[in-house]
Amino acid sequence: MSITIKDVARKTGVSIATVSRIVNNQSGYSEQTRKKVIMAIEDLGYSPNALARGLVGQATRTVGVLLPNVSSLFAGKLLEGIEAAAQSEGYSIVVCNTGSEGERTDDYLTILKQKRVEGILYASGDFPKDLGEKIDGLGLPVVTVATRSHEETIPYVKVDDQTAAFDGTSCLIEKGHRSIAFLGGGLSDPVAGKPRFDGYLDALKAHGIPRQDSLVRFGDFRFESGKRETGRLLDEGAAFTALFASSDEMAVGALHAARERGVRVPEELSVLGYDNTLAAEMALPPLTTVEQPLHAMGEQAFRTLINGGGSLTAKHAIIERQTVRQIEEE
Amino acid sequence: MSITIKDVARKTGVSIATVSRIVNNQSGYSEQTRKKVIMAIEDLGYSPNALARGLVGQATRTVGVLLPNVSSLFAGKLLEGIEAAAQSEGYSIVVCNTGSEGERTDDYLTILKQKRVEGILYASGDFPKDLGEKIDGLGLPVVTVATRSHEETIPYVKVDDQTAAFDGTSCLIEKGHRSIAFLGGGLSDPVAGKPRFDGYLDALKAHGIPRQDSLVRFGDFRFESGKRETGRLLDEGAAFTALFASSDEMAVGALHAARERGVRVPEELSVLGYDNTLAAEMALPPLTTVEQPLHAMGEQAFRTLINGGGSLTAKHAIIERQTVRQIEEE
DNA sequence: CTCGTTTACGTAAACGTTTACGTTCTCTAC
DNA sequence: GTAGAGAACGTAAACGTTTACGTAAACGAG
Repeated sequence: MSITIKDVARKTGVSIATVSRIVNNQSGYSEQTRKKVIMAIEDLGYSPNALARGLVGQATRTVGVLLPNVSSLFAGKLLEGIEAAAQSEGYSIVVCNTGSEGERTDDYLTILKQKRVEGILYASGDFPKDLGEKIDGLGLPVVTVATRSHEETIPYVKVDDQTAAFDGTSCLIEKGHRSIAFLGGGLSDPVAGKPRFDGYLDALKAHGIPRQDSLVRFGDFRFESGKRETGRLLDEGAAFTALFASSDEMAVGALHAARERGVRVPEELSVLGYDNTLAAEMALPPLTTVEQPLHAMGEQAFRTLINGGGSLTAKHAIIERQTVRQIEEE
Repeated sequence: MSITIKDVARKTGVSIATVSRIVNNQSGYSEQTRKKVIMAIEDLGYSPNALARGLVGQATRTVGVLLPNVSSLFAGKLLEGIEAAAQSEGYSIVVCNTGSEGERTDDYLTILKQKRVEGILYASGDFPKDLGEKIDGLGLPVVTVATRSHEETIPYVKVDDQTAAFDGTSCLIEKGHRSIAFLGGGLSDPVAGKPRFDGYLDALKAHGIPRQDSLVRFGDFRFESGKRETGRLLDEGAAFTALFASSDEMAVGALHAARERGVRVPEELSVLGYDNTLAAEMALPPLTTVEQPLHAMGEQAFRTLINGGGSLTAKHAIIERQTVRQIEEE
């Protein structure tokens, strides 16, 4: 069928061992035979079979990436970073869309194991309790990106969400806002949900502002839920001058809800996003947001997966654009 | 090291052939031994080695996907569709970010060949001439998505861009617009660039509107270029009441440029996008756009790759939202 | 000249499967 | 009672590599 190392060996009159050595840049052959073999390889169009290689040495040069939703800008950025690092190390990545609830995680885990990937990058929002054991069972290195497991054993690469949310909320407060609504991703999500809410609460407390539970709403990080929840808040006539959203998509949803009701941003309502994806940049007006350096986090995560190493906390930042304004003291 | 079929065979006292038959649901064993073997497999945590499997039978159940820019919403949607179809057929996909100019295409092609993928999905914008030969050299099935090759030999799944652009432009004309600017992706791009421009021109001609070359600009489909080119158009004082953009991102860029200059959309300027990605939905105001059914196209492309079959033309549609308005007859 | 070392190879055993081909046994039909 | 067929296995070759080990020749030192 296809051309094997044997064909090359036969054509050049050397043994397959020698061809293998040449292909792998090892030593033990003369320059003369090297040339002969290289030529034969070109001639025949020989391409080493990675399956056979992987079978004997155990380097498949492949890692699996689990994502809840490949089509989001969030996942895109992360994937881009991961891919870049992988490419530079000669790895390829297989992407697994686990579904928003992680329905297909188990299926993919067994497939990845069968394909003998060298490691797994987990960026699938929530990290369910039982998943830890399953993953341990695989005997594969794992690192989580932009999320973390309950156990301490699995390295993560992420922002300090609580502090980031604290900083974001504080920024709002420092601009004079006192009534700040919160749009979260569900408290059941212990990594992107709870910590951001806690950070928000911390900031209120630190500035002596009483929390108002009527101003907090939860969605699923997506555009639609942001629009819906902000709409409800507005329709209920809740009084707030600023809104902290747990994702850019939700923040843009908030922008839509505000516009539909004639509420002007930032004049009447300040909106702060989270992530700094392209959505923030493309929003109208451009969204002030808490940045997660997703591309860099993806790269880092890949590197720690391959080279080993512990958890890393990426630096967040506040990107000021045009959706937050200073409120005059009264 | 890891647990092999031999371990299972030893533990149950049968031969590896029998274990293999059971694992693969073939016939030739008693129910009794089946149970024994299944139990042993569970006990030991045996997981068949896909590399070895792939080596003997040649089914790797893997396909490669080449994309110019994984992080875009466009790629995301496509990828989502591809992934969904792949998953349902038990395939996994390795994604390859070829870079916006396709710089890394060659590298990836050789890697994919070595890994013995069963086929390649090409969604990398332009399809350079020499690529056809290279791909033929691989001896792998290929299908292009949302793009096509020069030769007729490679099946594609795409929208009829010329007709879609014709329809989009016609829609603008039917709403009373006579001065319509065009934002393209470069005429050198023979698939997404030229045909859309031709469709635009066709529509003008069909309605007896003279073309005005001062109203056509080219970018690279991305947000920034849309913003930049529209800005220039506006700054030059060009007179136009509508703008046809070759991508949603560019259209959103146009929205930004307009807003910065106090030009109101759609009151003073109508804007039409292309793709119908989430960007169109999230834009403010929500973008009227020419839809490409990217998710479905991804699925279809995967299916024709695996099952064989010829080129497919997906149906486009005009999605009316809020950026195009009717102009009153004067 | 001889001995030891290095260079340049070749041989063959693994790696973990699938599968063609045998073999044994049981059962049915006559 | 026997031939024949089918069920239930086992044996071993193949898939395409890498690599430990062996070996012959060349070479340098003494």
